[in-house]
Amino acid sequence: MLKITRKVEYALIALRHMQQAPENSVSSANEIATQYGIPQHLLAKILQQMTREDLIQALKGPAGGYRIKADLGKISLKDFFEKLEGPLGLMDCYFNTDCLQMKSCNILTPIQRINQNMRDMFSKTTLMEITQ
Amino acid sequence: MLKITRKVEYALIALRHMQQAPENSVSSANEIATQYGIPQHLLAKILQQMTREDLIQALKGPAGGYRIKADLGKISLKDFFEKLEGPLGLMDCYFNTDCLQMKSCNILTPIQRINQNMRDMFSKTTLMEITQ
DNA sequence: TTTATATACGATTAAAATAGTCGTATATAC
DNA sequence: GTATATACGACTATTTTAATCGTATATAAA
Repeated sequence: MLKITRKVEYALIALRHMQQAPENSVSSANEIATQYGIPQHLLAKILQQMTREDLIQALKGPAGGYRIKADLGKISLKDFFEKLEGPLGLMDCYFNTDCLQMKSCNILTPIQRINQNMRDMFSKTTLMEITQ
Repeated sequence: MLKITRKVEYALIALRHMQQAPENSVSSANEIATQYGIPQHLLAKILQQMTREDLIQALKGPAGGYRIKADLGKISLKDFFEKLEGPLGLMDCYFNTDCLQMKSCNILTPIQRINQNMRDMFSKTTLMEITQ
């Protein structure tokens, strides 16, 4: 419970790698996967997703690869997580969907309080702070 | 990602229920399970675990059940989670185990920073604050 | 214009974590 | 004794996450 996924972890590793790469250079999926021991095909899909989300930019063809496109200092961890994994569950109540039937649930508010704390924390932290 | 488990959720519901029950009364697994629509056998196992962890106290036999034993104001959310689910992963790095080989990993420190933030938050919040 | 190398992406399979069930033993109030 | 409750290990099902496979497309360079 309460763990980030490998997907997010791989994405962070890749971002940090690109951030440390020389200005105007690109890093290929293969290069990153090899260096950190990440399954190449899996990393490729993650990089493609980050490209669709405009976090990074792709250059096709030989000598192609990826480079950072977005301003990581302006993207919160919360936004980043949601770009990769969809709406953040954090501690969302399992009963949310059929909550009309579950009117007897007694922990909704307390859980929402924790939720809010975590959301705040991830909203305040920028991607830059994590990858730099 | 970053969700609490049903196990923890059921445990919180049960704790809150017992906390609101009349002084010196006990609540049976069946009673709680029925009221909140929780699978009875599953809840029973969770209550048994909380009993082993001295969070609650069990009374066997007819008219038996559970009542709160620990001072919930003195137990942090972190301790509670760890009692139920073992050492908190939070955002522990997947590579921790074979990190000697992974000396090239580039996000260990950043992730540990988030880790620490979450750990702090869960250490500062008491169970009482959640269930009351 | 062919070839090698890179991204793009849907489909599928594998593995792991979580959730739930079943059966049986034991304690105890009545 | 019997009904009702907890105790607990073994098992199965479901869901989520991780990884793989196959194929298409773009493009730089020989």
